[in-house]
Amino acid sequence: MEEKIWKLAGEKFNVNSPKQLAEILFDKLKLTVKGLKKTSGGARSTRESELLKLREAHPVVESVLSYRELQKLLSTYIDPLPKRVDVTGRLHTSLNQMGTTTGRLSSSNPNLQNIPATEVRRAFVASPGYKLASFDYSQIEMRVLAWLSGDQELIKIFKNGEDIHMAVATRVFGVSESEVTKEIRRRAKVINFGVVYGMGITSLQKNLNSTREEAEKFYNNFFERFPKIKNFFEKTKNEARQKGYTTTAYGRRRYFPMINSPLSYVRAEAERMAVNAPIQGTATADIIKMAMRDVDAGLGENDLRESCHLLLQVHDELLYEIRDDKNFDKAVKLIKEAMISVDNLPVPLVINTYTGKNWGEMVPCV
DNA sequence: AACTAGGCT
DNA sequence: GTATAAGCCTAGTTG
Repeated sequence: MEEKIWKLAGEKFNVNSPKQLAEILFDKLKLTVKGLKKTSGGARSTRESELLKLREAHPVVESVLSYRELQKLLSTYIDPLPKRVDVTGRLHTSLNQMGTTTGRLSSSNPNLQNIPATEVRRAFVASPGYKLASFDYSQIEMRVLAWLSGDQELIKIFKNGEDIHMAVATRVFGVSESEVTKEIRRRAKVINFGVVYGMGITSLQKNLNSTREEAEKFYNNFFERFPKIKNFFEKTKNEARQKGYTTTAYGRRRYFPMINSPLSYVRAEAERMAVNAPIQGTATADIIKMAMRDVDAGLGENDLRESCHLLLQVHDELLYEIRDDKNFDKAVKLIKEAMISVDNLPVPLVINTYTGKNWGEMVPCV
């Protein structure tokens, strides 16, 4: 698989070794471009983001990128997973209840929460007579942020059933809806994700590929248009500083021992974790777990446990296997209703539903 | 066991 | 002087 790389590099070496690859790229081939990053350990990084900058510099780079992609799929999924299928044809994971700081589940041995959204998913097939159905909460972290902050503008957007990325685009970039191109919407999406993670101006600049001034403007626009979000972040950080912990909407705590560190960057890191934890925890721990509880109860009351099996939870998504008979639509509706009705929030919860014979070819389902 | 890299929400 | 976007798990290399 790596012959092409050796040929272009002019010698054999272990492509899986970042150290050896760095020697080939930077010492032997003398590839350079400004702004190349070091690893956390100080070595010259060969990670994808850096190789992308060297794409034009030498044809071997493109080959390494392709190799890396295939090697990842092969060594992490395609080779090991089939070996773990048991005699019943099923692949079992461990869902760890104490695996995360925010209350999320984690999955291990093997991890089924990071199966690539590619061809690999086609290998996960429903039992004969059944179909797969996935239910994911649409934009749940932004909805939770609207709730926790009480920001009226953000609440209104969700109440009106608007497209959140579109809505943020018009407000942050100061354009009308008809002027929002794919690219502008994509940039708004970057901002929305960033806000939930406590992103600062520097990261925003990098991710939007913009100037410092532009990034600063967008950042300020966002918090001016959604002022209560800024309040919420300040309130949450103060709480973390005073009490040492934050809580989710349903009382789940996370402690931040470094929140009062004298080192500004250590403090900043703790502050980002402190503002993210209530959002991530409320959405992808509290709410989804209550949904799992309520869906199961609803299936029990309707004698649907035989025809509906929960296969997997992926943070904001539940994957079920549902018998493909006259009760299929009823079951889908019940699951969706239970997920929506977990609690009565100031913003609606919305579920995207998809069904299919396998996990890789799911089509939207009303 | 540490480090690097990369898959997911 | 240090980093700059949250939370995970796994594979391969290195020493």
